[in-house]
Amino acid sequence: MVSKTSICYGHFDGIQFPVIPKAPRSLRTNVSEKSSEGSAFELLADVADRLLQESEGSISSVGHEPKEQNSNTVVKCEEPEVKVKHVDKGSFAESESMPECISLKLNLNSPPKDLPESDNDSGLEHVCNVKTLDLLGKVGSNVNLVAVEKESGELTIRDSCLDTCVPSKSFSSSVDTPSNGDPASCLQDTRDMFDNRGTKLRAITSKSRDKYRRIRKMLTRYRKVTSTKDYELSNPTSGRVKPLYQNRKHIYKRERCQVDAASKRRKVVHQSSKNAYIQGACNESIVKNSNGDKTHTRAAPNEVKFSINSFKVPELYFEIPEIATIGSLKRTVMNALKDKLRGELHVGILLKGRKVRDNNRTLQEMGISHNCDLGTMGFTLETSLLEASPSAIQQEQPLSSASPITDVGYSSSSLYHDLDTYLDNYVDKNQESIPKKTEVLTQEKVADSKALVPVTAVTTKALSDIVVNYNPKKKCEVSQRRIRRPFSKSEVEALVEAVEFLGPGRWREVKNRAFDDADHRTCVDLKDKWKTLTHTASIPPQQRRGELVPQHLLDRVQAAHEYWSNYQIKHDLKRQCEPLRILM
DNA sequence: GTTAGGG
DNA sequence: CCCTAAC
Repeated sequence: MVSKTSICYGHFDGIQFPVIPKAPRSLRTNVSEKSSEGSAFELLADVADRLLQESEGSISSVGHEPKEQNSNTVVKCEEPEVKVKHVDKGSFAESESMPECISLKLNLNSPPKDLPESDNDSGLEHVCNVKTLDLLGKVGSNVNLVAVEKESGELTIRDSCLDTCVPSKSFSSSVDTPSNGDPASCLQDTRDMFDNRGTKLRAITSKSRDKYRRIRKMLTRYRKVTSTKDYELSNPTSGRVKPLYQNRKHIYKRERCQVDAASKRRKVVHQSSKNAYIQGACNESIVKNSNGDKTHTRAAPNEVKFSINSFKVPELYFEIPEIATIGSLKRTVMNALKDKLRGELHVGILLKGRKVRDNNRTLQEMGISHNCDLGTMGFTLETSLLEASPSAIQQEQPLSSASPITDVGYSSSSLYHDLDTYLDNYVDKNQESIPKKTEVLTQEKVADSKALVPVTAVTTKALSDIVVNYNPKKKCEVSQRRIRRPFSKSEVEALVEAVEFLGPGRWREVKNRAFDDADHRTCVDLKDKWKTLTHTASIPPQQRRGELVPQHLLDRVQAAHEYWSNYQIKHDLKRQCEPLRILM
């Protein structure tokens, strides 16, 4: 909100502060483009569903996973089609024998122009929305959770993550590796775990949500990383869990790379990281065969091959007692995933960091050809889950968030933002939908960082070992560059007025005075804007670019700049003279 | 946490 | 708008 007070300071005349509309929150915090982040979870959730169902009827198969299965399952969903291939990842490093797994491969065989159209630009989604069950019906249901430690706060689905097990007998491994080594007891443990009414579910409250927002906002500026534990969803059958990125930096870089590959200021981007997202381009695409080897397949001319190795899913945060078994932990994660998100899978297409919304454009038109570099392409998984919770979204719809829920193209930043939004909504709306046995932490607790509050009387340390971090800090860490929001004339005017009154350098006060309600304008933003304003004011109008700032405002900028510069000089002189006067 | 300044 | 050093 802009102050409406008139001022009279120095040689500046009284200025009526303009009233600017309540500014939308930053994309990082509250810009509410709905839809989106549920899909990966949804997929997993339904997988989990079936997993659980099967578990009820196949206890006897525990511990009898097939070790070798090489059949391929192909799931087609019109165009683009999603192919599911079995991939043998070798032998699992731990004492588990893993059946065959399946990897997801997206194969775009025809241009999107053939896709059905819709008013809301969601033609692609109609074909891309792989209903989880559709997929599962063909893929099978076995998904396993494998904890993988790495430095990044992300829960990722990579390679094996999207792998699902061949339909059939091998449910067993989903409850594999109990702490005592006995699969049967593990299963029992798991059930005990989920039957244990004593384990509290702490629903996230709206109150905590607010707190979380504040914290999140605060943390957006601090993207430092801490080592965390991530959980990789992998096929129980996949032999060796493909190593995740060893440190957070890689993840971070990869994220940034995926979202804004075209940005020159993305200084360090590991090519390998890039490839982790999309492998293969040109006429040759790298496809993993059933032996885990990479084979190069020849694509038909004018055919673009995509091989999606991984999708990122939102982070989870929960606690379980240290007495819980590994198997129950896995189940807990799976259930958390399951309950977390519902809805259809939407696929977003990113091209050079920008989401591609127009489903009617051809790949060719978009510059996607068989001989181009697909390294700047990315895919995102989204859901329409957020539609269910309009109330928490309604507020502060920014000018820039006009994209419909059904957008197919979607930037990762939006995705992550939506995760935030979703979680906010989730806090309010879905208190009942979380598995009762899982301690889903409130945002407040999340904010407590690593200091986890034990659900039961167990040590924090032990808990910290099994907590999947759902740390907003890390979400921010992967959050992308904020969307550009040019200052409006009224904002510029408010800034000028405030600086005229307060002087440059007191940006916190400027912020409080003129942009208190504009959460997306930080003191640094104001400082930066002032910098550009003074620069703009100092150059001839012909050299000015972008949205033109009214000359009268620039005049005021210049005047204020000069005034405060002189003021500074005078003060400095005064200060220099001060000791002299004392001495005299 | 805020500010300044380079990128 | 980002990043970071300095305070």
